[in-house]
Amino acid sequence: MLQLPFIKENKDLVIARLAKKNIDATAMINDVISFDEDRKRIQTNLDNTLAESNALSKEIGNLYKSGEAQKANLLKEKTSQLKELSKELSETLTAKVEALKELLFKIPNVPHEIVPAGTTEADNEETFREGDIPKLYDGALPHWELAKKYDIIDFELGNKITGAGFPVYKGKGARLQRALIAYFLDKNIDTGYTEYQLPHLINEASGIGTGQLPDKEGQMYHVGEDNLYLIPTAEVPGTNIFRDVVLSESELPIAITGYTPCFRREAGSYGAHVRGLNRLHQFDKVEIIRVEHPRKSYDALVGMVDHVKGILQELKLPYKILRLCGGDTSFAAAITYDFEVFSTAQDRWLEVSSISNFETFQANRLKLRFKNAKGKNELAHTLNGSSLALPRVLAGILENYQTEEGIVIPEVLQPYTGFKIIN
RNA sequence: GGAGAAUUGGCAGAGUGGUCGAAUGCGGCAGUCUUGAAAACUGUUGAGGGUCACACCUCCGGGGGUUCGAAUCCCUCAUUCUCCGCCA
Repeated sequence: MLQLPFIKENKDLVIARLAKKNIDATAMINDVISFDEDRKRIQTNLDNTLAESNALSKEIGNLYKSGEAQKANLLKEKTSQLKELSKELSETLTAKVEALKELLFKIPNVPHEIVPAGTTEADNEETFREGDIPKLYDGALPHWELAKKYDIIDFELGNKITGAGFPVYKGKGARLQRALIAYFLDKNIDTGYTEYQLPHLINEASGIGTGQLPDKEGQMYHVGEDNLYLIPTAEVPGTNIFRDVVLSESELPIAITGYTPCFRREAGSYGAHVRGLNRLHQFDKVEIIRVEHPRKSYDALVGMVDHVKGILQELKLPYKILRLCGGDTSFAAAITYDFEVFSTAQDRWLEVSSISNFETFQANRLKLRFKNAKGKNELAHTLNGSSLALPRVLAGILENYQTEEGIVIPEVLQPYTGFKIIN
């Protein structure tokens, strides 16, 4: 949620920047400003009514004490009138505040100035590329064929137990999953992140805090009976640790990491591009989350990108980094860098990580603040990224590391898997 | 799931109908002392709205009610603790 004072002071800038996300926000921004003016007017009115009523109450108390009950009773009549008026006013006020809030919830974050304009992934800007694309033997297979050939992932079994998009990992496949999780966590911990084990279900307030609710309700699995949601990413429970929290400045920066399964309904997306591990309803991910001082968040973003680079370098996977264009940048993000690994057998790039700076957008919803040097509460910046999401990394490994003898395990993973080849 | 107790400022913790946005302690900030720091002492210190600044308004877990007036009484929900039940 954007900050109201920021919108008021930077109206034109906000509209211009949101145009990069292909949104004409003129009407919404004008409404926000006029709603707020209405709100202020009603509030003043209500405040004055309450002030009068408070003063009368005090007077009545004093009159009773001095034994002048008759005079007091006279005043009581007046307060009941004021009470009715204030009730009306406060109802009007609540309605206005709700309308304003609803509107603010609908306005996406303003993209950073270096975010390129654009509508589709074709407009994303490649900022870095590294790693050699391997030459595979004749008859190299896509990962879903490899999974079957070596019996390490069973998609049909998942269909039977749950449905499409819930694969079953078996034997060395399961062990490789566990190895990747442990390896990613260790890398993150070595860089200063503290490991957390987080709930896999979240309540409504948490969904609102990070922006999944109310807008993207349909993307999460919902447990109706208890009104809880299955997490679509560890970002949600991880960032909500800091909901309604006032930190001291010395506690910053905060860096946490956690492994969780992620659940996404991904309604309506079927076809060739979602085959195998490319898109799932349940997948594993190790997330990194940072809470930063506003002045330092962009340095932190660079640090996160470098960190993920280091992991992909160690895994020796060819990858590129994209600065997402406005149209591809998510609702809550001010800027996002995507990492894509080249999947040789599919001859396409697969997104394995997405690192974003949300600036104060989430913090404003969360009421995540810190006491600044002046002793005032100030919204912190939040950032997060995948470090890393498993399925597509796994797809990349299976496809790029395949040989006629079997799938060779990247060297850095071997201490974690306990084997060197899947055959 | 059943019974009882509790939920107050960054933290701990008083406060049972008006003088309470709220004692006290810790922490934070500023100062005195000190070469500097610590200790000690002094002052200051909740959040949001509103205002040029005041005034003023709201907030004592969430929501609702009683009352001229609620942190304080009532209802309800959530959470925590104790006891019982169930259980990996």
